[in-house]
Amino acid sequence: MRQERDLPTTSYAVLGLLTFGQELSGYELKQWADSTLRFYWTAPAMSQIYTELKRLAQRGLVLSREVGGGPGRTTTRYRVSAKGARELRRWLADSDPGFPLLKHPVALRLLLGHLLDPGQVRAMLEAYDQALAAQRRDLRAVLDGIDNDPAFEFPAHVARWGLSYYDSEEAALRQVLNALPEGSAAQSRAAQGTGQTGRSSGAGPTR
Amino acid sequence: MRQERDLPTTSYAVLGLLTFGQELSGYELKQWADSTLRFYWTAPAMSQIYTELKRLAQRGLVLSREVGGGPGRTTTRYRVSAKGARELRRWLADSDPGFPLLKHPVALRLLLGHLLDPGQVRAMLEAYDQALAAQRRDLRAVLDGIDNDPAFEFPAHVARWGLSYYDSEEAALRQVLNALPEGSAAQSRAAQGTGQTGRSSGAGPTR
DNA sequence: CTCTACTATTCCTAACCGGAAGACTTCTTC
DNA sequence: GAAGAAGTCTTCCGGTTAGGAATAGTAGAG
Repeated sequence: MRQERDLPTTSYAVLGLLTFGQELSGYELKQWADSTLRFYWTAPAMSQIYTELKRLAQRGLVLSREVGGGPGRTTTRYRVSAKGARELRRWLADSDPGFPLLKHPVALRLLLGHLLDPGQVRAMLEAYDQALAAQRRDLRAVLDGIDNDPAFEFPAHVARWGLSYYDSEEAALRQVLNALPEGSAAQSRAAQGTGQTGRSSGAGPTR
Repeated sequence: MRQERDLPTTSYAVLGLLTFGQELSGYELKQWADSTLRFYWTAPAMSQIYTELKRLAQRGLVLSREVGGGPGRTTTRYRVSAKGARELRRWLADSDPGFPLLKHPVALRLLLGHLLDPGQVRAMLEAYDQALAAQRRDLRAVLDGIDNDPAFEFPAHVARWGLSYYDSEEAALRQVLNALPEGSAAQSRAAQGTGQTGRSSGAGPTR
């Protein structure tokens, strides 16, 4: 009758979040996930978080407690149980992590670049560049908040890892932009461009 | 009565695959996806591929043809229709790509490093290093197969992008490994190790 | 001639997302 | 201090996606 199979990774992710702060509500958990987990996993949907919490509670991996804030208001807060901590350690030690999964909509579209004109491709890549910078800032802010705090040593490692990823994306993006034909104007006429271009052309985005 | 909403991205990915080769069966499509799409998107499950093909056919975005290989055996092959090509272009031009989604089980586990001992963390990261190298080889092989072929200019860009991603992962991994306390043996005693270590220590896994 | 591997497709279940909805609380703003 | 906006907290629903098992024919290996 024992449950042999592992829970989905997201369950353990939620459980893992509870090993930092203590006693979080589903709502707070979602905030946390949105601001940290999303950079290298998914930030699960609200509904998912609550579903996971219910399941974890059912298996005794988390303990819940009703906290009344007002008369008609009760918030349920969760914390890891001893059993939960054990199970989490077991999972970390035993299970095969598997390879990262990247869903990269920009790369996917670039793959189909032959269906677009060069200007459109360029525009798309530059928009991604913007989004990347914004995301990088967010993660930087997270890191600044936890850096040098020994309690968050590992989260800090992960955040730095993430930043280096964004840097590499940035660099790769530039590579592709440089390899692409000019802009919206010249496209089939390769002759002139290849000679002296290189870095200088792509450096100063017009907008 | 018109369908206004975009199909899911995976539909377009499948449709996009059909703009390279022509007339593929679901099975072949899966092979293709496994060897190329998986690097920056998901390789959809078999069932998913067939589901997508049915939907695409229903909307007239692909055309199908029954090919008999034997008496009790018919293979359905698909190709893009003119409408499909139009729709794909429209989608590429109109829709917002959104930001990449990374599901990184190793980073997730590293985040919870405080629950493991240093040796385990190290082992995990080194295993990932191996997997990364293997993956890199696979992608390298794909690129070698299409590089310099003008028909696959864009896939080649994407493949190079992917390679640079793996390189950056490799580098980030080393960073983390260097920042981590020694191995299974010495962990709190930082003094001696930092001097001459670097590459040599972790290089030869025992098994 | 049997076994294994490959081709080809379908079915079922669980995971997961996203939005809507409902209800209460605290903060603004006039 | 009343009205409304914004934030907290949770549930429900429908649709999409993932992944494995089941089925079945075909082709080659020994």
